[in-house]
Amino acid sequence: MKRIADSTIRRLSLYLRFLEDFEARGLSTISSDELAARGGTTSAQVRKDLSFFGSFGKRGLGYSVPELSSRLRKILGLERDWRVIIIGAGKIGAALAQYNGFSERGFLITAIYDNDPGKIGRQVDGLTIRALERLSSDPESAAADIAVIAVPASAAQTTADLVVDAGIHAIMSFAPRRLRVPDDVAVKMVNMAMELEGLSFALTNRDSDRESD
Amino acid sequence: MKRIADSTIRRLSLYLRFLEDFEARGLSTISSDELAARGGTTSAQVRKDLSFFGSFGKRGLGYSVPELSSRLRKILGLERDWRVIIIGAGKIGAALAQYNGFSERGFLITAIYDNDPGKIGRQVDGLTIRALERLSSDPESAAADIAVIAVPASAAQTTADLVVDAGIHAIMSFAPRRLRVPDDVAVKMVNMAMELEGLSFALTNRDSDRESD
DNA sequence: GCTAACTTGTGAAGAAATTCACAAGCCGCG
DNA sequence: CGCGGCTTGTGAATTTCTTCACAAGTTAGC
Repeated sequence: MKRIADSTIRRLSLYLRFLEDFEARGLSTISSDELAARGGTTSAQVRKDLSFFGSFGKRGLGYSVPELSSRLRKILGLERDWRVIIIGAGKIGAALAQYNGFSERGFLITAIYDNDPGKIGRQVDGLTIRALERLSSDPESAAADIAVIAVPASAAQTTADLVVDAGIHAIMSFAPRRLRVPDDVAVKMVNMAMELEGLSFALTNRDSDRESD
Repeated sequence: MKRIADSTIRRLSLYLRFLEDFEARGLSTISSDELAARGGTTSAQVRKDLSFFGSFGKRGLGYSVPELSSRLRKILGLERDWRVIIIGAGKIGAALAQYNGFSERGFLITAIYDNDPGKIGRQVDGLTIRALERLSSDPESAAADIAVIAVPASAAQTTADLVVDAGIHAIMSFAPRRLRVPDDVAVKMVNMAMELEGLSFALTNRDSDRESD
């Protein structure tokens, strides 16, 4: 299969949410134009995104809501549950463990790890914090699909190495660092402070634009 | 000024973190190549990113760490603090209010709002939850620079409208929705479930690649 | 002061993503 | 059954982003 752009996948994920809304409201068909309006893009973009995976619509009519939504779920691999472990039981890790929005979407948090002896053994939302050094020998991590890395930036790379050694092939990292991993391991970096800095730039730029007008 | 790509800004934000590391370690110069290696990009990309804003380096030598880092802070608008309000005191909103990583980077959380009468008046990390309908009349929101929207997706657009009416020009939204706002309002969408779906896609795709090998 | 070893800054080339534009197909109606 | 009104799917055109490649500038050593 031709390599699919990240931006395409992100949009598919978004379209799926709109379809779920439509499904809940009992609507049966939707056009690329309607999806585009909700997603802030163009109908051509929607059709192009879908075209990488097949042709799911009917000319003149649009897309069947339940069919397209089931197709997207299949494309995105959401027909099954995924087991997620969290590494780092600090503020971010603990907040994620308590957030139930993930399990609602099929991402089940099965374990949480830390390397601080003071934290090991404590409970976070029903999960016992485990010792990080046990990661590779733990049955929970052996069965895990995705690791969330929520450790200090300075420990991110060694943590990633542990995760890779444990046979996990997908990482969501909160550390603002490029993680070096083998090609067959997918990494997504998430960092809200960086997003805020993007807004800071936009605000600053807006002000200077006005001054120079 | 020529429009700068989002991806460029995100990288500048990342470079800045590396520079801060270097600064802390007392190093005085850095080359585009070293920045690139840490950021997972190329030296040409680093130089191009910087070139939109001026030329900060010395040929043959590289960049002065303190100077470049100060320049980037200025470009990103991080020489001042920003006042951030959070709207929605649910799991996400409350977690953000308690997280101190933002204030460390100059994003001060000054107020939190909700429209659930049962929540109004309660404390979250030293902040009293305020009534959402008071948003536009509140001095806190009038002085706010950035609004974080952490309400259910179905309420996101009306919340965004309130925020815009309150004169706020930057929004970070956790709702997987395109928000309709005037051109001079910057919006960043953050959604971890969508990132996880990206990983789900990568894992699914990896598996099917292997099957077909 | 000259040479060698580096590294920047930047047009030009190349790659990737988005938008255009239109043929082809579908539905409903008379 | 044929026509008019829609909407998809997709090559081609366009725009945007990244990489290449090299002249120009800097330092260090001798």
